[in-house]
Amino acid sequence: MDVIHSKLDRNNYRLTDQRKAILDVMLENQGSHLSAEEVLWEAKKKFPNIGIATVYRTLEKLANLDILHKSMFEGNKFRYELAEDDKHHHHHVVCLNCGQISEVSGDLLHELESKLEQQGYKIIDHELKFYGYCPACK
Amino acid sequence: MDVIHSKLDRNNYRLTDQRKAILDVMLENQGSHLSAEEVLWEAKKKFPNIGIATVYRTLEKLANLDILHKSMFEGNKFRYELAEDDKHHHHHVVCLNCGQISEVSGDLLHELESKLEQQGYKIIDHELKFYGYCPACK
DNA sequence: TATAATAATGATAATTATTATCATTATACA
DNA sequence: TGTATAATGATAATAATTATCATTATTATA
Ligand SMILES: [Mn+2]
Ligand SMILES: [Mn+2]
Ligand SMILES: [Zn+2]
Ligand SMILES: [Zn+2]
Repeated sequence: MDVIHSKLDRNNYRLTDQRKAILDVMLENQGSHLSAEEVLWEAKKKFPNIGIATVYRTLEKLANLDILHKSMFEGNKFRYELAEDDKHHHHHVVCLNCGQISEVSGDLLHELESKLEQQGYKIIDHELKFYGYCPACK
Repeated sequence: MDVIHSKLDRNNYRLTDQRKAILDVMLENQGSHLSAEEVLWEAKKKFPNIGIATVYRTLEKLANLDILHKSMFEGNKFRYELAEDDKHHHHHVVCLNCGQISEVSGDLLHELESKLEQQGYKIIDHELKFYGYCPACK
């Protein structure tokens, strides 16, 4: 939270009421992956006149600052969640039956990444999704 | 190729000239990741009257049969490539500078997957993308 | 073979998420 | 205070994908 504010400051990013509302929505919904429209409706509770364009603009900006993480699971729309630490995000398991998305903490990709770096790549980030069935659906 | 045909048969999937054209395009472009529109233009060389709707329908169907693999890298459009073996695909490295996409063969996710299966999940597939810089851009 | 049922196609309309435009409003700061 | 700049919201534009529907091709059947 302090980290976020200083990061915004560093990028001369004005913390308007609208942006505050959006950030609060994201902070209050850690663990879920919200679409722009879902963010809009939640933010409207805090700032009724907020428009969808502002939501898109803010989400995009926050994602570029790595304050949010942007990803897509099903349904051709991007979803956003608060990014815990800088880069190197957690992984996701997508249930092919109920659509539930679970978080996976462990990393375990270092081995692959260092192999790639030996081949001359510079790896900045990764995105890993598992598809299968959650315990309830299996 | 034989595998593909028998898979199509098994699903009573008529191999029309249009579908043959699309399949040929995919077979001739292994290693690259084509968008629906790119497939359309290539397929038009083989069957000039083919329409975009047929391309979308066919790509979708082939992806459902795991003959093609559908993924998105940059640019909000899906891309398709021939799926080598059944499920469990190779990984991708996306260069943040030039956009080049390289293939990564090794798997290395078994450890994570078995950990998840111990927790009650049934893992069918995974999708792993690395973001960073390719040797040329680094 | 002739005919009926079904599947596939292509043109194009509709949908949907996202981005661009632009006039208005808010904020910073000289 | 006045002026430059940034942010906003309404809405138009864009672009990928999906739906619709009349037409055509294929298969099954009498
Ligand atoms: Mn998550
Ligand atoms: Mn590939
Ligand atoms: Zn489930
Ligand atoms: Zn590169």
